[in-house]
Amino acid sequence: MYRLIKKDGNAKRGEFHTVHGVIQTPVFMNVGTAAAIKGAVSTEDLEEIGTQVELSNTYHLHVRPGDLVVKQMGGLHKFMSWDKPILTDSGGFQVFSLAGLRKIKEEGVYFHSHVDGKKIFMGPEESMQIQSNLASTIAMAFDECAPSKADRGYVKASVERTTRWLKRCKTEMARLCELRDTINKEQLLFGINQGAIYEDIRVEHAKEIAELELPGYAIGGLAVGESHEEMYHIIEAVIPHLPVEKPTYLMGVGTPANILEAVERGVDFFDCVYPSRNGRHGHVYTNHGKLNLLNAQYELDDRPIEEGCACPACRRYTRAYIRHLLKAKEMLGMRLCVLHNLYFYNHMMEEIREAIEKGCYQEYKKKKLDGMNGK
RNA sequence: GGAUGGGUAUGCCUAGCGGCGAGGGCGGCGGACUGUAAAUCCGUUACAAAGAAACAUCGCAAGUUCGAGUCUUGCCCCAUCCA
Repeated sequence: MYRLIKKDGNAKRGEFHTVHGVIQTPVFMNVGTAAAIKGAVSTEDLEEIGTQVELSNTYHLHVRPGDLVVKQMGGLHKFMSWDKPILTDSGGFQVFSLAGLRKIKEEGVYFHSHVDGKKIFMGPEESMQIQSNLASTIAMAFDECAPSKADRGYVKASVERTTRWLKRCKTEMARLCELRDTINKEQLLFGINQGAIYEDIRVEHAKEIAELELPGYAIGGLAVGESHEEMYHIIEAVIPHLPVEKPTYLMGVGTPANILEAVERGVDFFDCVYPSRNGRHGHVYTNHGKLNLLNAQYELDDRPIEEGCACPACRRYTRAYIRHLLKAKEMLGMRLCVLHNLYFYNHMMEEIREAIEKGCYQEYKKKKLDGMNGK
């Protein structure tokens, strides 16, 4: 499973062994919610830009095309022609993002489909069943991602329910892995820590879920409205209570700076829609800060997005051309920006792993941050 | 020469049918986005004004009216059709 190769301060360099191959950590998982990274990015592209783990979503794939369709097509790996690890998020984030379309009960969550309004019930068992049908490498526990500004009483009750749900997830996942027609009998379940910005609730919850001896743990419910300082503080508070010999996954985070800070605090897995969404919106990451290629200043810029970058966009195209494509709403413009951003993230993780191995993570991080801040 | 339809803001197109210091779209410029209801959303896009004060040649001019982008008349321009 997880093998810790080296520690540099609290930063961890590790390997996570799965039935779909080894994940080198720290890792950034590339988000393809509906079994595709938005922006016309193909599975072949993922191979080219150094993707290790593809991430898809339980709720969205259940709504469309339906997890039973995916199961009949042989599971998500066959369906999207990707043989490396896949992590499926449980639908817990949709409890947050689709707050206006759902009702939470002890047994689970009643959603109204965002596509056609159809009633959808998803509890811990349903989420596990769907993820088992999808046959992802790693399944996430069904949790409630509460808003960071939720009051203490609400958060406490929510976290207690999320703990009860986690136990139900574990039982159901064990049952599903035993079934004869289950595609991935080695499917791994990660638990999720919650507690908004209340340190004591977070810590108590972390201790509780750590006792369940799951193959990995996530910190959820961050980067949903709180400040960076609050987020970093919670990470520091929680990590000592999660097993160091298991991977820690900071869900939905974040900016390159967020990742650099979190790695320093001991986080192994990341995912975020930023590189893909920002790419579609013409914002691209470089070692000298973020550019908005739609800005007029790039109209006649004949440089690549980033000098020396080996991504498919930078190897061949200028900022001026990509800006033109974006302005003209040519799909290629978005695609090139998304490819560049994902490459930037994946490549940064490679640098991070190398720096930890060399024991110079601090220097690497400082240099990287200074560069991105234009120093 | 005749017929018909039009000319709305120092980018383009358009709403308007007597209370308009004129609504919308496109384009332009800028911003936001953190386990994706997002190729989305928001702001801005004549001049002046930080406010009881300031009136944009709504093609131009004259008129009717308390009041005109809106009604009348004349003129100019554009488009299409007919000679």
